[in-house]
Amino acid sequence: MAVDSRNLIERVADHYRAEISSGRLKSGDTLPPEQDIADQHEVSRGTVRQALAILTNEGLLTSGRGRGRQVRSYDLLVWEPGTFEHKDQRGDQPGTHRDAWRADVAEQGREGSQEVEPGFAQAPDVVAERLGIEPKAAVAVRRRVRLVDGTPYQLADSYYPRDIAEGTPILEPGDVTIPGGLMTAVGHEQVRYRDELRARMPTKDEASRLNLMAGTPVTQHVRTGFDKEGRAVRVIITIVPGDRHVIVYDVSATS
Amino acid sequence: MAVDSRNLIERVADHYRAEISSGRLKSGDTLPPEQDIADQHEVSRGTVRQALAILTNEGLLTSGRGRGRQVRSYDLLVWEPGTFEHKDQRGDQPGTHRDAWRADVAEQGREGSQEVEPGFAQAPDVVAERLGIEPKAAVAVRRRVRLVDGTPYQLADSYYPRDIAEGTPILEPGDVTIPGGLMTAVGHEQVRYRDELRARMPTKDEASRLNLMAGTPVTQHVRTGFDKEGRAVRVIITIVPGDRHVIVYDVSATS
DNA sequence: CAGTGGTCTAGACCACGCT
DNA sequence: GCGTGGTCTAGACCACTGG
Repeated sequence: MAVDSRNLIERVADHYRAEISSGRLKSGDTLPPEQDIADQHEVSRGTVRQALAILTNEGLLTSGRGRGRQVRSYDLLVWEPGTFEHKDQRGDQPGTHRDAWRADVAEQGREGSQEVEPGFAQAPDVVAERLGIEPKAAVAVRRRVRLVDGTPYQLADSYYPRDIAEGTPILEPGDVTIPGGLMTAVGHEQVRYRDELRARMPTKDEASRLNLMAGTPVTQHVRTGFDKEGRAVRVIITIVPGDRHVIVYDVSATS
Repeated sequence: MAVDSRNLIERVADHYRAEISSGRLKSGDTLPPEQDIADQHEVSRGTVRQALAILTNEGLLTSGRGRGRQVRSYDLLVWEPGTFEHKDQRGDQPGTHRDAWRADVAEQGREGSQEVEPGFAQAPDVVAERLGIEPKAAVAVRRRVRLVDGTPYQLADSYYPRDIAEGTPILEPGDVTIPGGLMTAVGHEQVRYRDELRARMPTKDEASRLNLMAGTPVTQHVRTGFDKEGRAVRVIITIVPGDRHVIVYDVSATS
């Protein structure tokens, strides 16, 4: 008689997980209505909802009032934060300035853009630690939302110590690109970066700014830039949604 | 009268989110029982459970029958896949072999170990693509579970083309370390790696093997190693839980 | 053994997307 | 307007953890 020891929720969840991983349900396919599933499995609708909530949080399903539930599909853009080829100068028409983001995205057949919002702020703890300043000290910030074909793909906030930012183009609004590199122009050429990456769930704010669905984690990418003297001159915190990006590093195996 | 437009679930969720972010509830603190919260907010227990489920999936709370709910705390180990200092030879007692993982973890005051399980398998699509072989072709695999103080911290599966693995120590069981590097010993010294990282939710299997709580995403780290001739000779897929690891890359800004 | 969270039901009404 | 998923309730019983 081999009784199924799992509970009803797991039984329904496993059923649809198997349907998806076996390919019987493909990306974009719509699931039956909750009530039909409940009837088929002889459970209440609440039980079905809990089962499907599990799969939604695993990133397997979409949700949405009135729309039904679909098997989720992903298409991923490559983001290569460790490669520097002065992309901003490649393929430029005279008088046209393309920044690295725009060029990077264009290379993959899509159209990138940025919304920039400069200003001052109190340094968050992560930033203060890395810049070696007091927590909550005033710093210059450039908050960017990076878009692809008009939809947000990343949040990227750059933090600069006050003394470095003062009187420079760092605080200029809009999507400025300085040929040769902004930090170099400002007298603090960066010779080394330290990148720290961690997967976590988005905050409520991040989720709404990036339009993230339930079950979408992000990579928090913290880049600290150092100049020749070894001083930390900039921290960039980038929030990279897992359903839109693969992050690529090329590593040479010099042992 | 400013009516609160949010629904009851969001109201309760926001309340406890604020308690946590403001520090009124600190890491490890226990929340009131569901029934008390329901009474205080004059909602049903089901509503409270949905609110707290949201916070759990955001990684803010623990759950657990009989235990109550606590504010979740994180302590993170640094993992630096892009640095090669022959750590396996540093600080060694004669006759003691320490692999890179063990040394890496020891440096941070903890004790690392590995469980290795070699064998053959059909190449998953990701692996086949990167090794340039047919999908489902036979490949050699070394499946590793990497532990810290006895608890699993990473899953790392290495895939080798058959012709490279045949008759080599690659297929030897146990935690072997080859001084100078296994791939070099086998005649395929790697000169370059390509690392691809992506945040996603764990599969059910990964979650149970790594003992992950709800609301814990992972980074899927895919490393492809190339030899002097530019041939892809190894693919390592590492599953890195977001609640246990920060991944670090040092990048030199040679433009 | 008391108290906690987990499972499950039945039913009601609402909000949104489509067509 | 129909059909979908989202919100919400009230109540019952179970399973685990801790003292």
